[in-house]
Amino acid sequence: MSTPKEEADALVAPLPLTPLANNVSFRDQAYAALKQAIMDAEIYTHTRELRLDERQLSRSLGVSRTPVREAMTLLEQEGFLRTVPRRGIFIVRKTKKQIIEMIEMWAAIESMAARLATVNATDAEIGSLRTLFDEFRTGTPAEHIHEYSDANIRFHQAIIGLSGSHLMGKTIENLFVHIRAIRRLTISQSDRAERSIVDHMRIIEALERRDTELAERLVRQHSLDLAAHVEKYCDFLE
Amino acid sequence: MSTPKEEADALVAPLPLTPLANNVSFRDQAYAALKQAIMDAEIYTHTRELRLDERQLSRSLGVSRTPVREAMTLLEQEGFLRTVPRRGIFIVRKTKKQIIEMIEMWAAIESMAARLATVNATDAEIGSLRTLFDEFRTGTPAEHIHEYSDANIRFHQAIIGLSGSHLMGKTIENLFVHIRAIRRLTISQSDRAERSIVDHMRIIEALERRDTELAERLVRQHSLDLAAHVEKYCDFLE
DNA sequence: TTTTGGTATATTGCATGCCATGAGGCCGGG
DNA sequence: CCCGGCCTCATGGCATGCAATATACCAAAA
Repeated sequence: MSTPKEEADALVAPLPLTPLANNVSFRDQAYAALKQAIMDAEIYTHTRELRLDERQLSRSLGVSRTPVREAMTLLEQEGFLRTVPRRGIFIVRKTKKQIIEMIEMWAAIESMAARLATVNATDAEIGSLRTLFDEFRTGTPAEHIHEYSDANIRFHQAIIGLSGSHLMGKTIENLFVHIRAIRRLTISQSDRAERSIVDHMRIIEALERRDTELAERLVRQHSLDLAAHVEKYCDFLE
Repeated sequence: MSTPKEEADALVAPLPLTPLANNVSFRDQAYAALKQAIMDAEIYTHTRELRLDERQLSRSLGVSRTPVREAMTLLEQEGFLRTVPRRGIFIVRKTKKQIIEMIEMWAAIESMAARLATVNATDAEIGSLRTLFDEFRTGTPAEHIHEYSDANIRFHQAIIGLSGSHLMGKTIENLFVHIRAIRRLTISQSDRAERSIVDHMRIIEALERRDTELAERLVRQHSLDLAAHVEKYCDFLE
C-alpha cells in the first residue's frame, strides 16, 4: 500500500530531462553561423575586400533581417565586422599593430592564468596538459598545419582553463579567432614549431613544480616571442 | 614660378581633418544612455532586482524599440544585462567570484601595460602620471570618496594609456565600470587609501627608472592586493 | 483547504515595410 | 578628355505589428 506522499512522487515522474535548449534564438544562431563563416573565410590569404549584405544573409539563413542585424551588431562590437551606412558591412582585416596588441593581451592574460594555475589547479589538472602536449608534438608540423595549429591553441586554452577564471577563458576565445587566422601563416616560418615544443615542455614542468614566477615568465615570453616575430616578419599584414 | 607638381600639392589642401563623427545612430545613443544609467544605478547598495522594459525605455528615449533592443544586445554581451525571454531584462549584479576574476584580469592587463610602458612611453608621458598622482593624493579620501575613487581609476587608466595599446584600454574600460561600482564600498575600509598612495608612488618611480620587472610586479601586486581584500572582506557580495 | 485547469495580461522575439541618404552612373558642357 | 551637376537606386536605420509564451490570477473540483 502506498502513502499519499508516495503516490505524489510516482505521479511527478522524475524523468531526467534536459531543460530544452532555450538559448537558440534566431539571433544566436545567426551569430554562430556568421562567426563560423568569418573564421572560415581565410581573410588573410587574399586582399579583396569582403562585403556582406543584410538582406542576402537573412535570405540565406531563412530568417528576417532583424535577428541577423542583431547578430551583426554583436560581431561588430567584437571587432569582426565594420558597418558603413549605405556602403555595406565589411569583414575587418586586422592591421599588424592590432594583431600585435592582441598577442600582447594574450601574453598578459595567459601569464596571469599560469600564475593562478600554480596556486589553484590540482596536480591532475596540470597533468592533463601532457596529453594535449603529446597531441601537439605528434602532429607533424610541416604536413598537418591545421591540426598542429589547432592543437597548439588547445594547449594554450587549457592553461587558461587551469586558472579557473571563466572571464579569461571567454576573453581569450575571441582573441584566438583572430590569432588563429594568422597563426597558420607564421607557424611554418623559421623553426618556430620546434621551439614551441620546447617552450611548451618547460611551461608544463614549471607548472608541475608550482613555480609561480617561472611559469608566468615562460608563458609571457612565449607569447611575446610571437609578437616580436610578427613585428619582424609579417610586414605583409599592411 | 611654381611647377605643376607644386600647384597640385597646393590644391589638395592637406588639412588634417577628422573623418566626421558618423556614429551617432540611435542605437549608439541608446547604448551610451543605458550604460550611463546602469553605472549610476548604484546596483550594489541595495538588493532588489532591477528590471528594465524595452518599450518603456524606448518611450523614455523617444525612439522605437529596435535601436533600444540592439543597444541592449550589446550591453548583454558585455555582461551588464541579462535578458530572459518573456520575463524581462535585468541588470546583472556580479558575484564575488566574478568580481575577483575581473580584478585578476585587470592585474594581468595593467601589469603588462606597465611592462610595455617602460619600453614604449616617453619620459614626458610617464611624467604626466605625477600630475594625476597629485590629484589623487590631494583628494581627501574620507570626505570625497567619489572624486578620490575617480582619480584613482584615472591613474590606472593612464598607465594603460602609456602602453600604447588601444585594445587594452578598451578592455579595461568595461572592467572598470564594474570595479568602480564596488570600489567605493572597499576604499574606505581599513587603511587601503593610505597604502594606495604609497603603491602609486612606487609605481611611478619604477616606471621612471624604466625598471620593467619591478614596475610590472608592483602593478600586479597592487591589483592582486585588492582581489585578496575583496576575497576576505566582501562577503556581502552574495 | 488544496490542487488543477483555464484565461488574461505582460513582455520579448521576429517579420515586414518605409525612409533617409549618399554612392555611382549618366549626361552635358567646356 | 575632363569635370561638375543631376538622377537613380541600393542599402542600412528605424518604426510598427504580429506571434509566442511565461506569469498571475481566478474559479471550480477534490
